[in-house]
Amino acid sequence: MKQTYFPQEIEKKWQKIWEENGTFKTPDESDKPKYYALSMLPYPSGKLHMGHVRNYTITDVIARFKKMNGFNVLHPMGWDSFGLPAENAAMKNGAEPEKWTLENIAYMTKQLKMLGLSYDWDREVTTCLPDYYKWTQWLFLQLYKKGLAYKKDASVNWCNDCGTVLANEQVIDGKCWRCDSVVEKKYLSQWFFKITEYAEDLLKDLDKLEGWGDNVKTMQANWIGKSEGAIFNFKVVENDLTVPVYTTRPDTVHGITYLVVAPEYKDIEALTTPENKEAVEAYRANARKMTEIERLSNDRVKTGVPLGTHCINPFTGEKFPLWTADYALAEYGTGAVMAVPTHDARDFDFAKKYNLPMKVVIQNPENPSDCKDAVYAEEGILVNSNEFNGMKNTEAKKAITQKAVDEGFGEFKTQYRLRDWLISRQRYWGAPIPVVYCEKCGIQPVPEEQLPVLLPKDVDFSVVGKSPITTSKTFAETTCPCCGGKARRETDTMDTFVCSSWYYMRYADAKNDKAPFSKELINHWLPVDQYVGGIEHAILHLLYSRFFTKALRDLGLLDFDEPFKNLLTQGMVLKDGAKMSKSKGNTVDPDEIFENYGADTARLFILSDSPPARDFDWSDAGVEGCYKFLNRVWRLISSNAENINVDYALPAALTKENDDLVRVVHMAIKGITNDISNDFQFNTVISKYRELVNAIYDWQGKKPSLNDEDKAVLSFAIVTLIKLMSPVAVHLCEEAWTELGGEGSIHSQEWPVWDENLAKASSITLIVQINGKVKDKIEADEALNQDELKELALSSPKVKELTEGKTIVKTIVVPKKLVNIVVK
RNA sequence: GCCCUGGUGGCGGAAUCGGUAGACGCGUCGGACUUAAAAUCCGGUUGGAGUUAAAUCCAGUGCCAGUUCAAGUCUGGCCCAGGGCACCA
Repeated sequence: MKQTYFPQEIEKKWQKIWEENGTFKTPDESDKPKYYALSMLPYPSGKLHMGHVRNYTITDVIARFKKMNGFNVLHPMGWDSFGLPAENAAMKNGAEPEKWTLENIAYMTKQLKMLGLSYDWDREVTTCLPDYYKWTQWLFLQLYKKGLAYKKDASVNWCNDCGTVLANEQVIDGKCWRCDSVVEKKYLSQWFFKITEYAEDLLKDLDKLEGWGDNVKTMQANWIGKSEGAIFNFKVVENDLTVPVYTTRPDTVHGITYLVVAPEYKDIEALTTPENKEAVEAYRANARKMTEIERLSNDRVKTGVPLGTHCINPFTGEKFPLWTADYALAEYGTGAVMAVPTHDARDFDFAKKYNLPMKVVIQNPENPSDCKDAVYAEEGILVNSNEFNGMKNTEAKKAITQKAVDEGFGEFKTQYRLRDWLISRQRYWGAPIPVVYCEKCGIQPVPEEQLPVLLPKDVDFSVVGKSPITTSKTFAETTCPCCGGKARRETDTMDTFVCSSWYYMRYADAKNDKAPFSKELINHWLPVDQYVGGIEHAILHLLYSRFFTKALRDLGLLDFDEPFKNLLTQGMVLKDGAKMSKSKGNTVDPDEIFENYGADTARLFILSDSPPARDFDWSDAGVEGCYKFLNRVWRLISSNAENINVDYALPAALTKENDDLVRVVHMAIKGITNDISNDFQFNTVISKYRELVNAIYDWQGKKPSLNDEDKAVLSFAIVTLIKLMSPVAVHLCEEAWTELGGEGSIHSQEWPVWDENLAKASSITLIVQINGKVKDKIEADEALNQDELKELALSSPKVKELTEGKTIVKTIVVPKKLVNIVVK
């Protein structure tokens, strides 16, 4: 064995051998239990960044650990390879999106292999290739047939820079998730997936996801935004219309003093009197001009104009005016709000500004409020509410809604904030939506046997203001599958999030050309046992994937409810306290690290300093430190190579020193196994590697020469160290294992087991406290009973001195650990 | 405003059940080896008091209370940072 550690040399060598031997291929059939470890698939932007390195290393270590622990592990990789950057590159340098994308994939694949990741590349999934997007289109058709995919005219989010519409989830603070430009509203006909159909299911099943963090679950719950309340219908005095409102506060219905409809409310023109028409029109025109950001801005003063018409409150018979104001949102509830200024902060502000009347209907009996200066939004007792007076408001909600139901002017209503998922995009580089439009037959799905609908090649990427796909002379023109007449093909493509909503299913059966996956294989491999990825997908990708799983379950394609059993959201990789980014110029190129230190150092370092869920601060000194440690490990093994036998036999009786080292090894096995099993605390795993290495060096320092017993103990320690480190330092451990004469790959060995009796020190350190403060430490035999420990503590000279002249009130003995003497 | 997460040395971070606070590492200081440097090895490193040096003592896990023989850990009330949601009726 070489005395010097040459990572680049051994890494290249083993990567080649693993590939040739198919070391990491996963058979579908095995007598071992299955385990599915998955990283979120990357967008092939060009090069790996440190966030990728962190993500994939974490999952790789998990996969290898599970394999050594007797699981048949599925650990695949693929490419989320549709998307706008490829198209932008085409516009900029004329490269074809497909060529650009596949070149990036080739380069990044090389990098992934250099990292020594244990993927089964036979299962690779590339979402932009026809053998994959054919099935994305097929799934679209199944959703369409089930009524879960539909087209409608709607007010949608439009990003001008990207030249396309966006889903609600892709609008962050009124800006585009990708390019950060301000999003506008447009009224267009677009394709949607009916995710709202699953709102309750998606919310309720969050409870099943015990292996998900609360942060992600609450983010999803907030996004779904369930609220329970009532709909009341108010008759308009001036005509035959009724205005329905949604409220979560039916208990305040007797306090209505006016009603607000959104400027986009469908009946607003019919609700406006001729005298008010001009002012209302002006107000609505102004609202249209405003961006979402301006309109939703928090510190904006509320504005509105009266419509001139009135409604009757069926509970009181009172007449109240209708207004329009942009604090009512067209998209939520019914687009109209009943206003109770005394018990709602927004209504209060508005009423104050326009001098609208106020009526108190809920009181705290101990501390009545007149609501002149402040809103009363707490619980209380109803007043001014006819037969409901004196009722608790929490009870009145139900009673009042029930009255409306009984008398036919209202109903109980559950409302969600979640909107349907807008999936069509006016871009080229995506999976074409497989429908055609026929003048006679209307919307027609493309027959399944005609899939895939291939992307055209004859497109001009230099066009502005429309999708490049529309420049194709061959694509749009087609025939109707129903009547055979002339028809026009849909030119919109699907949101890339559609492609990534089911890729993890395809890995189970990646080469199937008859179906997206067989039912048998998907039910075998899924759900994913451990999913690892960034928190930025907490809502978008994870919510969409959950929806897909439920929809495909209801289509009979699979038999589980949730796709990802356990989710680990890894923190960001920072440098100098800021997120690594090109614009800040604080990125670190993985290639340079591989070249200078090797992949094992990169893997070790990226896991070493922080627990996976927390942000990780990159430091060059830290990399250096990990490299030194691997050198230290290498020296330990190589300098002892001739004294190590992988088939060691430990004698039953050992000298004290050897027994102590054996115990340290057992403690390391136990500690490391528990740390990995418990939330993948790799940072403490690595500190335990270091402790073990330090202990072996210390032991060796006391041995000028080694006898047979020493050699057996050293072999046990070193072989165990190599096995424990093998999921992280994958190349170094493989090389060492082979050099020491180990059979097969280290990565196919069984994980070491510890003996509970040996995984602790041979004696205990008794902590002696006086009044809860540590005063002495005594080496003691662990067999001592409580009385003996007490005796031992009291016999300590230190204790005698400190208790002199004082009364011992009480003595607490914690077995094998501690004695606390309470004195006065 | 609501929700989630977190707050421990100069820094990253450890600390199964309430039981030695600061593991391991980075940095730094001192030493060994060397003509010298690198590499390597050994030792110190929470703050304060104390001593030639030690021993030793006091304080200390965001703040204030509480429970307990004993609190980083449990309870109540706050403060701060990061993230998410938000005129959602």
